[in-house]
Amino acid sequence: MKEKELRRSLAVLPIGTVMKLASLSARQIRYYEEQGLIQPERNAGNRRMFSLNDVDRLLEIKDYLADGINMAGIKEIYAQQQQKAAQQAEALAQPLTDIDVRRILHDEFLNIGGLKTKDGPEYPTH
Amino acid sequence: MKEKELRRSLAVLPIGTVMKLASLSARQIRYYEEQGLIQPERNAGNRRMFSLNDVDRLLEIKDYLADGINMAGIKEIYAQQQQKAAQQAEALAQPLTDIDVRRILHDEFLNIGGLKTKDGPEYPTH
DNA sequence: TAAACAATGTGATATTTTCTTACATGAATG
DNA sequence: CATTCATGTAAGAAAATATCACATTGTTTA
Repeated sequence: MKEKELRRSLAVLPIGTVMKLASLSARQIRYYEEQGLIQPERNAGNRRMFSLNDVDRLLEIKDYLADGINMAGIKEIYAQQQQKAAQQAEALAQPLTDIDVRRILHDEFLNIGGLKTKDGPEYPTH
Repeated sequence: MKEKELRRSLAVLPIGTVMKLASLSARQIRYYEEQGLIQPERNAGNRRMFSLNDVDRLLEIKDYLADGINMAGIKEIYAQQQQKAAQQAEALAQPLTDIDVRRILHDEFLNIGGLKTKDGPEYPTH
């Protein structure tokens, strides 16, 4: 459902609303933004505008903090999530060609013998 | 789905957001409220706060106006809709008892012969 | 046709909300 | 014990919104 995701990512909420929805102070919300955990948009007057997804993430952050995880930990969690998502996106965007598959299989066989060099093979692979 | 309806009726949007979402001026939105077509909530500082349902209704109003229907007409439309909804709510709240059903059936049979009096039967129906 | 009405624009002024920046603070941590 | 982390708080500026009044432009109506 693409339209739903679009609606959830629409930046339509001012910080006052988000404070109530997430039960967080403005200071906390701005601090989490400063730490890169959320990226609310800005309107023409420089006011932060949040989406429902932002609210969800803030609630998540709150849970993590309640569980004793600190900013660094939460950052790492989101960094890994993003990395995984990026990999999946890449896989979807550029499915392997036959040539890729053949080269990968070739390299796998080479690696079996523990012969792999740090900079990659010094010989032509095909 | 009860939760969805709840979310759509949450008053979380300031008028500036609603102006963009519905492509209406603040003057228009306030005027439609003055006419009783919408009833946005107010926050602690007297600012109007709108729900997604409010936005939907504003878009509807816009369509009606574009179709040449004036305020009075739109008011009437919503009055009738509300009346119908009230009836349905009442019907749901007080489902028919067996006795109701028997009386209704009884009356139906009476009506078949075209014998029904204007003020209803003058005789006991059960 | 003049007057009235309907729907909206515009301007003034007050209040509320949000912004940034800076400093304060208690708890955890090395 | 000195730092760092996460948050509170205060000040001053800028933006958003409120109400109220008057203006404008079509459309009815007497």
